Amino acid sequence: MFGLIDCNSFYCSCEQIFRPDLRGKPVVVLSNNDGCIVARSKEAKALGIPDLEPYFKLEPLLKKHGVHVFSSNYALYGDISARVVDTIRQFASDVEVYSCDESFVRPIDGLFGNYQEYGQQIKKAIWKQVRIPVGVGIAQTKTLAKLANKAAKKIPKLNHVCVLEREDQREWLLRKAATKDVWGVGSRVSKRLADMGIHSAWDLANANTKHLRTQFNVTLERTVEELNGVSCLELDEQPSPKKQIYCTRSFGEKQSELEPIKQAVALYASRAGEKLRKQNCLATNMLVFLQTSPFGENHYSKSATIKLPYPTDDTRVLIAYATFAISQLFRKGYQFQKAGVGLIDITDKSNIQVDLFTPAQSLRSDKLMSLIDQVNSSFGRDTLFCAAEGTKKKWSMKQMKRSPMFTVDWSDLPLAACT
DNA sequence: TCTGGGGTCCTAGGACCC
DNA sequence: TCTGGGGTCCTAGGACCC
Repeated sequence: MFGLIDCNSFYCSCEQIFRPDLRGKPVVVLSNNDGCIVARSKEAKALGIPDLEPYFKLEPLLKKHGVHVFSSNYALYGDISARVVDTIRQFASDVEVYSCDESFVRPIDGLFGNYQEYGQQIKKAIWKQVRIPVGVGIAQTKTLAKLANKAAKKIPKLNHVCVLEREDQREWLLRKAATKDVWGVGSRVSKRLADMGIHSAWDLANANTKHLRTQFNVTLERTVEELNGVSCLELDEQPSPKKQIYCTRSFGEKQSELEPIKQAVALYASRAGEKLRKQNCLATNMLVFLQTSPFGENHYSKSATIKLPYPTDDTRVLIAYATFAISQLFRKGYQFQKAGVGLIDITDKSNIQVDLFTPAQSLRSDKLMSLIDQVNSSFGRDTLFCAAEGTKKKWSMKQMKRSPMFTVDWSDLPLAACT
């Protein structure tokens, strides 16, 4: 069996920990740059506020209903997420942290008599220890656990825990669910399925897999197997290293000069390098892109892939190549909105093929990079950084309504009033 | 006054080479 | 005179996830 623990409206729930007065009230959290709404509390959803809509379009509606709005505070959410995972580990030895608000577990059989009680205990513990509400889904496969989790949140009588053990329970839920509710089936595929007469998850589970395979791909075939209780996706405690690593951001304000864009791209390259070193890998190719807003007129978007001089994770090399590339992509007379750096063709550091005739990354580079990472992990990100990233950062993102970093920064520690 | 997220993986199609 | 295969690299864009 697999369990999936998923935090309810995670970013909103994080904000509510420190603002208990906002519990039961409509709350939304915005994406980077205060661009879109990316999290809505139950009450905000009930007001009909859509997901991933631009904030400025919905501002009047939000004001009208007195919705509380927060900019995203990823440092805080990351810390709360780690606390939730710590609690989950008290209930399972095998945990896959799937995203910041979701973890798969292999439930320990008979720990609380039955799975229903097991789920309830986890839910209670996370609320008690972290003050985050969660839903729990337990079933034979990950895909079914995902679906059960959705049901746990939607159907009140389930009390936030949904267990699919018996055949009739599985059929009941699959008949209720649409194909687009199934993990791995997006809007595009669900539309094509509908044209084939496949509407519910139950229809999908009973479809001809061979036919689906020719029309779609292996992934969908696996999904069908999983819906039928045949486990194809294992619990991945150590997710495999990324094959591509990206860092892309919209600028706080549109940029028309090269210099600030170069600084931003230097920062993105450096962030991508941090991620690369974390998974002990080197990159041989880099992708850099620059674009104006796709919504405006006269849209300009260009990317370039560059071969690095040798497989590397050295921030200085990454920055040098990324800033060179961005200078080539840059054109005068445009209002640029976004840029990004991607590291592609990633190989494990331990099995790099060395070339007799070209230089490889030096030991000195390795030492310097690990020193920088250590310092930044002890004293805070950006304690040491490359000057190319700039110090003024006029292009950095807009966050008008960010809450304090309560549990992450000493100076933001909440105060308890004594009366 | 203006405003529209970020990350990963995959594939189609064009250009070029032998 | 006309026609032809196969591989690699690059770019753009689709699809899905949170």
